[in-house]
Amino acid sequence: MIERSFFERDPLTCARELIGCELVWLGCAGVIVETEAYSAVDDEASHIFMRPSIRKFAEIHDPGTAYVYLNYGVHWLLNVLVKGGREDGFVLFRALEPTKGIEKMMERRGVTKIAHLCSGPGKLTQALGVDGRDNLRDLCVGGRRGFRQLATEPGRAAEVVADLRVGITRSAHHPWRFLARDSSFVSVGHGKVRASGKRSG
DNA sequence: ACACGGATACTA
DNA sequence: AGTATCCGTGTC
Repeated sequence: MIERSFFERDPLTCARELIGCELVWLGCAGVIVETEAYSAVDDEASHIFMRPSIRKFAEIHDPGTAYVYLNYGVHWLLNVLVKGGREDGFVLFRALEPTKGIEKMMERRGVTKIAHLCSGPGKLTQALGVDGRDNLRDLCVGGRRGFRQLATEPGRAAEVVADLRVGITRSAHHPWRFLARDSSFVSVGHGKVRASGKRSG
């Protein structure tokens, strides 16, 4: 399991370094191929910046705590709290390359194409069975839900590229989305996001 | 291109 | 109270 000190850093560093790690959720798992960083500093898109209740959340909980909320009244989105001193924030998980429990994910998602199982923040939570009950869960204890660093040969670690974040209007210019280069399991391909937050093409 | 849909923050 | 907004997905 990735230890708590990993999350005691700024959101951009955490979001970037989580690419290539494995997200484990009970019997299911996948390699993280897409994340976004949301910061308490200079980021109007961040809940921690905009919402007093979420700022309080960050104050009273440990780094490594899950933040799960309902978006657009439809989809649960999974974040992890990080606390890098002045720069606290969240990392949003946007896409996984499924590795374990694929049958179960297909069952929950109702689709059979592996590339469609976890290629979006709402799809990912549906595939893993994440919902509001997982809010506040400590992801740094036990082996049932959390993160694993995959053994990679030197020089073979996942190549990470940065891009604009998806679907936001405020602070849309920050290149705070991170992707595993050339992964076919991401939600939207690299370079396909415009500053407006809408997709191009 | 558009429907679906609930929580939050803001205005009164 | 009502309104605007929001880190999306599936189907048209």
